[in-house]
Amino acid sequence: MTEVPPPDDSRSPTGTAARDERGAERGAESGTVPPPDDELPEQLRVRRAKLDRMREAGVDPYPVAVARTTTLAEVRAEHPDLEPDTMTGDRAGVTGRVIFVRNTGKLCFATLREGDAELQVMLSLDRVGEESLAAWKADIDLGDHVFVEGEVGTSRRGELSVFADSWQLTAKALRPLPVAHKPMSEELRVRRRYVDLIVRDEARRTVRQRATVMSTLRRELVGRGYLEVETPMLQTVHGGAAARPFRTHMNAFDLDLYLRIAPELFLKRCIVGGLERVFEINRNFRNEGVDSTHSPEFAMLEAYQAHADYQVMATLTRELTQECCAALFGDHVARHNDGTEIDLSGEWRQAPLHALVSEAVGEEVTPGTPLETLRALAARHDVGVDPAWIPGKVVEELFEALVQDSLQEPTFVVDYPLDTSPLTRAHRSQPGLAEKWDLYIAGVERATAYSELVDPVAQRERLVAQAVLAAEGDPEAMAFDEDFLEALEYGMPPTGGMGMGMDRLMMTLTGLGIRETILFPLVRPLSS
RNA sequence: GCGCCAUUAGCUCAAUUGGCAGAGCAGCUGACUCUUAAUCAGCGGGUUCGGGGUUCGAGUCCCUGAUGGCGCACCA
Repeated sequence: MTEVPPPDDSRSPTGTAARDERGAERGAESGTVPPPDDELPEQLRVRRAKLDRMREAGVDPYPVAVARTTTLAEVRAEHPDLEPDTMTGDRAGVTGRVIFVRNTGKLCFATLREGDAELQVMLSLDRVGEESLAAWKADIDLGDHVFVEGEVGTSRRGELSVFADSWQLTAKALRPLPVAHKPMSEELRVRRRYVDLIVRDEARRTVRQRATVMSTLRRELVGRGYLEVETPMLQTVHGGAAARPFRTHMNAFDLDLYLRIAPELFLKRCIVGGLERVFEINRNFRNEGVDSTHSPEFAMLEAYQAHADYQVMATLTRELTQECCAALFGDHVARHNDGTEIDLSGEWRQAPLHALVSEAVGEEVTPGTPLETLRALAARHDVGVDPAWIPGKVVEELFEALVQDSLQEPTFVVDYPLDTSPLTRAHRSQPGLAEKWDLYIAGVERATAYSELVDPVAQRERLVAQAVLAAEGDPEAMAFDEDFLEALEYGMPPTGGMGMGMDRLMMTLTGLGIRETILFPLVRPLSS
């Protein structure tokens, strides 16, 4: 795909040198009629030629405003049930993008779209006159924005229409729309989302659904007494998750910085500071693999509540998810476009991690099971194990390989190995475990929560252990955050914390891939 | 990061064994005052992703690069 050279829009008054050069070029170009862009595809040349022709005829193809009196949706709403072949006497000035054209000799039909609304306009020789009708046929292409002013009525076939007395170009499209009734390739949908939004109802619907989910979450959290806060995305030390960060550099301080991998450590500082219930919905950045469930930047909700624990956060997570589902579908069953239904209603099952793994391997696995035994179990079930892994990591690997995919209905997998959960407090009654859950729906992890570790001494020990792992070369080990530890030393009340991927929530509710739930996902640039 | 597959007109896709690169929509010209993806007649439109090679001849085979999809690895 070749990029078109930018049009001459050197409007900067300071760019005199550039303007002079371009002016010389343009002089040569405008000498004869069209030929500036010989290498452009025919259809782009044709539209540019129409643009030039209209300008020469004194028509502004990009007027600052047109006399719109009403929207297409309003016209539809005000005339719901007209009989065929009737005129209302109501006048309307409407605008929209031309998405279908059906021209006959002395009568032209066009379907306009404005947002999600569509309406037909009709231009007849009787009403607009010969010259105006000819100009419409010659100059208007699919994709153009137009203004049409006339009387509201219905065609003989009963189609609600504006019968034009006049029309005006609102904005000329220089590129053709893709075929309306063939699906765009997935790559083109993502690379040119604006085109996807023009031609595909579902693309627009997904944007609205996401906005509905976001506002629902905010409303529900605010209703529960939570404050929305915004914490740093540029961080001097990255923490709060096990992940590889993006690095960047700040010139003013000559300082290397990280894009955050999680807001967790700052939200906990908020709890230390006495903001008893806080949440943040914003982007995290992880410099890792990209696939149909992972994007390098992804939106996350994290919520922290003082004097709560991981069970309180489980209830919160379930209720928030159900409210979002209800906001989209009216009840607690998510309905995907392919017909799949995800039942999110009622209470959600809780299952201890070790119990699930025990069931899968056929013998009891506990936090005390020796590493050698775990390795033997992994080998027996063809699960690859890194020799450097600690016992808890092996158990989690067994879970991911043998259990995870089977967790279709919403399931909180509870009580994880303590040694793989460096920010989680030890279980109040079960040695070797941490008060942590991961929520699985349809076999994919959707959220996680802890009873947060608030003991500053224990937290320091855990982060020291992480620093040792980092020194040994683990690129995902957590950085040592002295300021965070000092914050804990001021005293943090018992706290429950939760994190939920927003893109994954959208995926749960809609069944779409992550690149469809993100409006403009990162794509690799095409080399020139 | 590794492996497999794909990339052809503006868009969606064909092209037999290596033998003249095509269709639909879109575009252009003409006809048509009630169409609904309008219809009818005619006409244009190609760096077959880029680069290199084999061959009398390459969309097709080989090498290499780019981008995408899927799987694996890592992760949420």
